[in-house]
Amino acid sequence: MALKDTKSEKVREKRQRIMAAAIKVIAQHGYHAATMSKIAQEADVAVGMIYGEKYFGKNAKEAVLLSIFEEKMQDLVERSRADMAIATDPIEKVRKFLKVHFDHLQENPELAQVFQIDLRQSQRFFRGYTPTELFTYIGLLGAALKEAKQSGIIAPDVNVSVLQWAIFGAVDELALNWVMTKQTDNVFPDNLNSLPDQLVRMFIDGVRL
Amino acid sequence: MALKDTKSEKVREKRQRIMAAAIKVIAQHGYHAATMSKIAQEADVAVGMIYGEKYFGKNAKEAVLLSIFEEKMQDLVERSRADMAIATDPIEKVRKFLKVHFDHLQENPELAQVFQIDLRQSQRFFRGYTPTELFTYIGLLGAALKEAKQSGIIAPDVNVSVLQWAIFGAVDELALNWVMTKQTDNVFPDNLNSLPDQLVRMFIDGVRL
DNA sequence: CAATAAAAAATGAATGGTCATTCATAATTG
DNA sequence: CAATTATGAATGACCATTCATTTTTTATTG
Repeated sequence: MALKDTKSEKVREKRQRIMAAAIKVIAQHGYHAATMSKIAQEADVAVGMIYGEKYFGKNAKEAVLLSIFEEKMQDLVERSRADMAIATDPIEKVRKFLKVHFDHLQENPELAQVFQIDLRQSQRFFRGYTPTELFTYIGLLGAALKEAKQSGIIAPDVNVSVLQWAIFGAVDELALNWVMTKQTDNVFPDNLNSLPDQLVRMFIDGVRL
Repeated sequence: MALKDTKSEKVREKRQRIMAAAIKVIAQHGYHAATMSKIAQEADVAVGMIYGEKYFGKNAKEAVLLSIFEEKMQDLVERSRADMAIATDPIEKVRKFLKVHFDHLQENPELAQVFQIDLRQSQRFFRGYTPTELFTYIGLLGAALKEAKQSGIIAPDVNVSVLQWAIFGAVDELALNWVMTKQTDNVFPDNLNSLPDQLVRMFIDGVRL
């Protein structure tokens, strides 16, 4: 109905505002210092509303953080899927995956901070929570690698599961380094743009002369 | 003097007891649920003592966690140095580094849990704390890679800084997977013993046929 | 070597500060 | 004018931390 839909629209829009505000406040102050009041203020809603059944209910603080994760991972999955689909060569798909990942970080520095640092301070994230969207995301990488294996591009004795997690780990650690040293000098002169090629080179071709 | 040394001995021994108790309690209940009282009880000391100047002083809870990290990383650095020194071939040094790392995890499952999961829930770990020992540790890997580059074993255009962090990231992610799925079935049928060879293969030789 | 006193170390019940969360009240919607 | 939704001051639970008291160690003395 028009009624329910209109309401849902409003609710959706406010949920978005709350999440956007949370990203901003958490990125700035860190998860623990980011009080629900600050988030509410930034989102221009009352604190209590965030706890409403229509919004984040019980354990709202954690729920907001995990909702950000799920929502943004869904976006990333969609974008990666679309970009990977353009390539036909499996290795190019892997390269695209990496490119989308690092582009996404650079385009959303506050989100990057939240993902690399603050998400891990959540109680639930590691204990009793299954990051379904993350598994879907890494599955995209795994599918491309599997395809490469089946096409005979990569060796048949390579364990694709291990490889997909190894690549993701490398990506995630480089992302963390980037977030933590954006102010200081470091491994990344200007940006992350060269990393996809470097990683494909390392993992697929190897660094041996 | 014998006097001061005896005292220091006692203090050192109790600090150790506290840290060991903390590892046990934190691994079991998680960082937040691990109360100082539980840790004190497990260590068989009074809570207040942990806050004494001789022990962990102000912010003792965080101090205990970071002390565990520093102490154990020092052990790991020593062990890696020793084992890597045996090898002459730089690539074998890398393999040894990986072997020591995964062996260490398997030998200390509770510590592994604390390192992979709980350490990251600490406020300070990511904000305003420099993990010197971690940098030293990763520097060992970097040194071996640099040596490999200078000996012409790996290509001269490879960025060793990126490579060392990529390898560490892969290692750390696989460690996390192992810790999180020890109860369930997963990528690691029995143990982590095959990972050093798999990773050397991936990073150094590449997986391409 | 006791005996005693002073200093140091250990103890754990009580405290206090911090927000996440609640809910009585107000505003808005239909 | 119900019913629904929003508000934000007040609440209360939690647990790291403190510190008055007790116990142990060390120093002093006859």
